[in-house]
Amino acid sequence: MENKIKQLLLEQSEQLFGIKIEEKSVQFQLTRKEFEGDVTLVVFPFAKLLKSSPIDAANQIGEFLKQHISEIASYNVVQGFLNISLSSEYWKNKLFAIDTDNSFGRKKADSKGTILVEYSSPNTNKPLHLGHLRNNFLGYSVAEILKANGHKVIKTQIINDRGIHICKSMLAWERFSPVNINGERETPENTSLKGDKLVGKYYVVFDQEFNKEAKELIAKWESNEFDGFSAHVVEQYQKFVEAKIGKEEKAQADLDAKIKELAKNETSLLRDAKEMLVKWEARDPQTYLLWSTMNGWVYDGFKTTYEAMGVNFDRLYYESETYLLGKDLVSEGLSKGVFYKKEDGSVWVDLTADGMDEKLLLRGDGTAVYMTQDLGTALDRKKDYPDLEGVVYTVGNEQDYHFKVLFLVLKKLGYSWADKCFHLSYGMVDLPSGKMKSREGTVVDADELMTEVVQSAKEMTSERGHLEGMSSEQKDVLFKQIGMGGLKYYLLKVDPKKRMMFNPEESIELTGNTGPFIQYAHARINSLLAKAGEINGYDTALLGNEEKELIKVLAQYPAVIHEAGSAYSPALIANYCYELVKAFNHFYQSVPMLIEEDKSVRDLRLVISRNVSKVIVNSLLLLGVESPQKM
RNA sequence: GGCUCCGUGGCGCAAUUGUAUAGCGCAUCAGAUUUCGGCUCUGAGGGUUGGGGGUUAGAAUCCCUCCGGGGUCACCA
Repeated sequence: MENKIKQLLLEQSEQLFGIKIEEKSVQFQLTRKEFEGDVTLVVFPFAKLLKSSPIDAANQIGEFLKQHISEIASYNVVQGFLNISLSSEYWKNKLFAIDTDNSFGRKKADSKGTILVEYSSPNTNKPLHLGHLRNNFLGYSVAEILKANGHKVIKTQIINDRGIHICKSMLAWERFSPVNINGERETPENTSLKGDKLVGKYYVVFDQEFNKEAKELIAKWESNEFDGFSAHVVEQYQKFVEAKIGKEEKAQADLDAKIKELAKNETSLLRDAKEMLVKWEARDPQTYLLWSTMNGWVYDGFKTTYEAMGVNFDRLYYESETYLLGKDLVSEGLSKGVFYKKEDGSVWVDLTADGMDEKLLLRGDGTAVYMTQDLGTALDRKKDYPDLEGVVYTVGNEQDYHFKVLFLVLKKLGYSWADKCFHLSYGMVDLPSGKMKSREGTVVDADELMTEVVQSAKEMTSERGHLEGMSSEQKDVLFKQIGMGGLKYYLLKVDPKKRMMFNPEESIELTGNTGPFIQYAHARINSLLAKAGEINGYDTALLGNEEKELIKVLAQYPAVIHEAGSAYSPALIANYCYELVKAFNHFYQSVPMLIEEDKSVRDLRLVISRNVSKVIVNSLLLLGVESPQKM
């Protein structure tokens, strides 16, 4: 309707006002509740052009529109706002259109190119945690939203299965794992630990041992034992020690940290881990076998976690397979003169002209860094999907700078599609008790959290739910739907780029802006419709204000999907869905349905309810949340 | 320090393509519903949108500046 009015105004503007108006000066908004009307045209821009008062302009436009558009029943003017009321006929037709459209709100898949949505992208040295939950739910949801907007979407992840961090776990396992009576080191089978948890355990062991060794080194240095250290290191150390003299406490602490850093680099453990990485890159068979075995454990563990999360992927990329491509790209950049080589053989790009730093692309020893592999992966993807229209990278906001650099480097290399890449950056998830820190053991494990939330859903639902006649399997499915629904909704309702607070108890509350509150409303409509039986026509029903208000909310759904797609924001869907449910609860409270005597009115209300239910189910699906029939 | 993101009632959030009296939930208080699932609904109190300045007919929203917080500035990923 807005478009129709806009079209008419644009076409007729010269005849009406004597001037041509611009498209952007035609602005609409939904009429506020406290005023009469359905859509509102903001007339300030016209008043300026017409050099008349906003009120005169509004009246003039209102009269003109009413004469030319039959669906406009009336209008009123408040200050510079033209409030337009649409006819009952219009709204009833709207309802009919919504009711008969099974894919209401979704755009058909069209000729748009493929969009890759990357999310999760874990390291294979640690189990997934709360932050990964936000990541996975976000990525999955954005992928679904883009599909609903008619895009071809490939869900993908890059698995960081290579690098010094993996070598750390491998080394620690080789060196510190106890050996059982069969002569085996610890495995998921003989410890019954989830694979990702076991490997994560050894990553922690590495860190502990490594810090221990660094401490010992510092102690040695403090008693002037410098055997076996290079002159450069000794010199650095003495420089830091001298600098400490006479400094304030804070400055001294900073210097101590630098000394620690220096010591860490001199540990045998780190040196061995680095050696291992070089061996791995040289495809040393023994190292490669260990690597693939331990990664296999991790993948088995992740698989279980992803299933519990309810997310999936269409295509996987492994860093171990793409990082070499990155090296090729680096050579290409060198020959194009975009990059340059330093004396030690390391390769850099100079971005100072763009207000950024110089950035390392390849180490002096020829091994790849993070940026190398991301460049390679990007290129690989373009090869796999020649119609690639864009890549959405779901990665935490601590990497904002990295992606800025990545996109810029790609552009400098002459890849025009770099412009279509988008970093879906999201903020950290805090707990009521404060920040998550792996060192302090306050990290919330993803598996544990999901189990906990499903357990709470069970306790709550068993106490108050409608579970008669359900088998225990059905009940388990239901508890999972409610618990996970609450968790997903809670993490998705907040604007992605904002840092957010996660309160586990609040997520499965049945009141307020929560997933279960919405699921409950759906279950109630479902039960209402089951009791109602047959629904016939509603042609003769009078459209009351309550009905109209609810149809208006339903009619917004397609616009919400569109906006959520262009803003990559599931939060818009979540908040809309909540608004819809509140509007429905109000409706439900104020008009009778099953006991309404006028059959036509009864059926009109039931048809509205049926569509509210439909939109709830579909919009929750875009968030990856299921809608149980009973709860 | 440079760059960057954020700052909205006690708490958690919405509105950020400028626009009418800044919405909502939790919590608090007062009510409604003997009938469709009371896990609902209605109402009240509570805000100088971090401070200041600017642009505009109009600013939570745009610009400048200051304050506060996060992130980042690694041959980690």
